[in-house]
Amino acid sequence: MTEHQRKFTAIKGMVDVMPPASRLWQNIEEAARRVFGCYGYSEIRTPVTEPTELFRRGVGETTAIVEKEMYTFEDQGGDSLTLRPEGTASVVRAYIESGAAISDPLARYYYMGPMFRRERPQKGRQRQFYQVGCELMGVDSPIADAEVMAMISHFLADAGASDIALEINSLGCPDCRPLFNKALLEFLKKSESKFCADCVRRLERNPMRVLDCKNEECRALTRHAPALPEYWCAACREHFDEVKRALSIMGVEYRENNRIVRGLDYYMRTAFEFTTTKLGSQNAVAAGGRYDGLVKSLGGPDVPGVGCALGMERLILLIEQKGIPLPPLDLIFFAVLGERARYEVLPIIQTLRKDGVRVEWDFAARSLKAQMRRADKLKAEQVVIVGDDEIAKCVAVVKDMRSGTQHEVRLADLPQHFVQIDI
RNA sequence: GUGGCUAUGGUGCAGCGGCAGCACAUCUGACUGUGGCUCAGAGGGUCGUGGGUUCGAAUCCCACUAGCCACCCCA
Repeated sequence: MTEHQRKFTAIKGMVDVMPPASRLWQNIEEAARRVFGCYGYSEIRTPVTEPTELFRRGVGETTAIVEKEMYTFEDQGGDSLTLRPEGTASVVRAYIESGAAISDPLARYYYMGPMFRRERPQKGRQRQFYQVGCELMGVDSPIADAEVMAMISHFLADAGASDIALEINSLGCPDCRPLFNKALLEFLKKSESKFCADCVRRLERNPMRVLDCKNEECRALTRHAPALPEYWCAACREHFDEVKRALSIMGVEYRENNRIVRGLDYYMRTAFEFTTTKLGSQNAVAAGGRYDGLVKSLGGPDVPGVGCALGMERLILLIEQKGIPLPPLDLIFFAVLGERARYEVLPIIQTLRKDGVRVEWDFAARSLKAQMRRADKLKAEQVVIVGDDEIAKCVAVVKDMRSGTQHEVRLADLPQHFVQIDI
């Protein structure tokens, strides 16, 4: 195959959302806007690229994302830019840059859009993937953490997802987490040689990850590892208790899982995951937590924050698995016969569309049979048939596709006829 | 980055040394302007790419590429 006739394909791990799936996406986006709006959130739209340094500092130098998954490039001016691998760093940057962090620190933002991570693609994991996320800034109350979880849970239910469980944990704070890490590391070192190769590596990098290993032997070895809750400081313990209390009061079901870990450095205290068993190995549909030090570390005032991000593709997979068909759209199909009729009908179609009626027709002057077949395939509710006979009488034949009955309507009355029916 | 599986019309698959098929989809038609069901017909593939074995390769062998799934990581 020559370069000239080469067939282009989407870049590995980047996929097209084609109709009719795109409608499901629209519905979910709409649900997100509606639900988040009810909780006082406003949309924020940030650029998809940021200075590389923002993510290095925001996400964490030693995270897998920053170490080997970012799409980083130098632009023509010699600046190092990166396609955003997650949303929080950008939102926090904008929050600081706009001055909101100082003038209006209590802020609720939601966002949706593509994120980029260069991983090996598999089910529920792509290189360009779509996240819906929310950030609640300026509140350290544990009720805020619970409210975020309640909102996500509400949204997931509204979007039609089921079989999702909420798991929560507290990662401690800069005061108490180091103590736990130290104790854990000491414990793990004792049997270092018995762990799997991955865990030996984790042991150095992020000891808490070892607790997360799926390997049975590793799990057995860590069964009596130091427990995170034993190391929480009084403030962290109290905060977490309040989160749980608020969740219960709001009627949000959860399960405490002290082995939940976060892959991004900025999380502290509350960490949570909405997980499912229906997506293969990619079990997290949404995840988030509290990141009180982040705003300050990105150059802003010392303002706390909580947030959550949700994987659109995973949510869609979950909803698609349930196989709920989308209801057909209200559609009117014009079947037109003959050149004269085509031009007579054109302004009528235009008027209807301007009135908000969904109208389809066949550009090619095909047989009535072919046009009817097309109308049926598109699941048109009604078909308007206009040929020379009708033009002569200044009428159209309106056929109801469900009942199969049809009657004549004057051409001049068509706009009114359909607008009344549809709206 | 590592492993396993796969690659044949638009889609889903069969064929596993001897003329490239089926289903769905598409298009046309079934007493001339009426869909779904049925029936008849048509178009559409150098069998992922390159090499090798063979009289002969979609089929066997090798390499490459791509996709999927899993590890890893995460949403």
